[in-house]
Amino acid sequence: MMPVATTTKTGRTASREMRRQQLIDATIKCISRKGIGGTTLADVASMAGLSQGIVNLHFTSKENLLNETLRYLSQEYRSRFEAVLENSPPAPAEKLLALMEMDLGPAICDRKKLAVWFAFWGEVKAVPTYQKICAAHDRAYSVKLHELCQQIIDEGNYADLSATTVADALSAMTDGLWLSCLIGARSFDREAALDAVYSYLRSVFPEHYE
Amino acid sequence: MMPVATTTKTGRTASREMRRQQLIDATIKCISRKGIGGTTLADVASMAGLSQGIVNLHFTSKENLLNETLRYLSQEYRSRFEAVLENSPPAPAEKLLALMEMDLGPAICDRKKLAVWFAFWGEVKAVPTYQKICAAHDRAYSVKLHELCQQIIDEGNYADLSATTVADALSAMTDGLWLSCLIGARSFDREAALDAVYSYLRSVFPEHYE
DNA sequence: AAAATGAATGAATGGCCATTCATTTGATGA
DNA sequence: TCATCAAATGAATGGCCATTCATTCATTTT
Repeated sequence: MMPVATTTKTGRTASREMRRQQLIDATIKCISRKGIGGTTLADVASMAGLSQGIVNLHFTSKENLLNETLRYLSQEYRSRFEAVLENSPPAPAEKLLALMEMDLGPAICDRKKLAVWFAFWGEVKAVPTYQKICAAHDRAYSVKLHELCQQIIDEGNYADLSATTVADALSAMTDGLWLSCLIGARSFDREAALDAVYSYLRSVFPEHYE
Repeated sequence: MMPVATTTKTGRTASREMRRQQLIDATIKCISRKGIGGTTLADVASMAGLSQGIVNLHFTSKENLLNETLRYLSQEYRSRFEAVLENSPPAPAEKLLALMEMDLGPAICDRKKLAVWFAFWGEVKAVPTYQKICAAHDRAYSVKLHELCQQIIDEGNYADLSATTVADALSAMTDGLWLSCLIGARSFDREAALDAVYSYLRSVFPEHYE
């Protein structure tokens, strides 16, 4: 019988896709603990509970594994992002707020996951592939933010406000708050971070966020 | 004769301090091109125009060289920072603006230099020493920002504004704008970045930034 | 000018790690 | 039950790179 695309087999012979995902997950864990420079293929394999050569078997090279890991992170973020857009109330102000809350929520604004993003960002200038993936990722995000900001501006009395400027400021703010989550002691305060965003939203869009 | 602390000798025998600085400069250049993972001690030595063993001679180990490089970056930033505070008009609103302009000015918001900062941030979670240095650096910065924001709040009618919140938002915004400078194509627009900051300042401190 | 001192060199060493591949293992179908 | 095949293993290989150190070189002292 033809095997289905997404099998659920486990054990010695899992489906090709499962193995790849398992290895990507292991890679993420390793990077979050030891950084990109510190993770070896042996680390990844053992984190996945598999043997030495396994990464080369499924990804050909370490370089490729890292590229695919970054792609996965980007794609995973995009899924969450789109889910939030779909599941939040239709008003653009509500959607925007929901996105900000997602960005600073525990699923995303988490030291372990951020460590991995920053590890890749740290090599962006040195590795053109990372640069391309990250640039595409950011563009998609900021286009959507811009769209929402424009809708809010059109709804209210914000004639002299530029959607681009506000969208830039918002996305810069979340990125920067992520950095302080990563760097600050474990004392990082999600509430305080959200306050920073709320305060900005309230002051630029007073009609919408009261 | 007793040699003076800061000699200006060059050539085969430069003063100890000069050599160290020369090697730190070379390290910064290498990291900005090839990332931390990609720079070898041989690279650093040859970038400095010196020989193989030179880094170990002056810094004992690669680890130590990297720590000292990060310390230097932090200290260099702090000097600029303090110079700006001294040389700007005394009003806190002016000083705050001058700082933001410094952060987004060409000396600091430059892809090459930012690549190095991000390279270290990318390893913060994996290397405790980087974490300590960065945390101290950030704390110093945000204390000063907080102070300025508090003074502005006290001067104006901003009773219900929290200095902490505004300071957090501002420093997050500059960090985030740095990331987009690093990741975005060469099209990064310093003007647009400053606009994002201005727009925020105008909306939280309308009395001061009109 | 000779000796002493400290800086710099670069070849040699050893360890780590990505990658390879001959072999083993388990599943599938006849 | 056996044959076939893909998946997985893990020992072996080779390259890269941090570190060491005996030697060379320049400067200072006597």
